[in-house]
Amino acid sequence: MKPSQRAKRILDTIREIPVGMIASYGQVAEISGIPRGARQVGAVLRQLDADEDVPWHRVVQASGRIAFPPGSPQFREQRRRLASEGVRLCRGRVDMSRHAWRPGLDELLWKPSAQWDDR
DNA sequence: CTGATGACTATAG
DNA sequence: CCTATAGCCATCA
Repeated sequence: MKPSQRAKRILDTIREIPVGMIASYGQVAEISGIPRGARQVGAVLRQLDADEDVPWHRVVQASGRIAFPPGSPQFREQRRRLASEGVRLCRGRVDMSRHAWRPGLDELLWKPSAQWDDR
């Protein structure tokens, strides 16, 4: 598989993260079919053009921390973008229990609602 | 080819 | 919470 193709998969995965939801680098990697590829996700985002339409700010470390050094311009930028979607940092970490993205959860929640249709 | 690097992660003390 | 360590793996000099 070509690297460019892999990068595309990673970006596509990130584009699937809903507003207000968060995913870890490792999680994005796995969903993209790249086990143990957390660093590769970071590598792709590092090279990401500033104007690309990708919600890169919704990707944080598995610990819920922002990967940038606290106080750095990039840290502040990510924190700002997250805040604008209602995601804020508590004690330097994202409240994962509330914002962790669970792929397929929408499906799981909406599918059962089909039962309500024929009622 | 080789070695350094890094927007990572898990584990141990 | 913090540091140290060890895996990890594409990318780059």
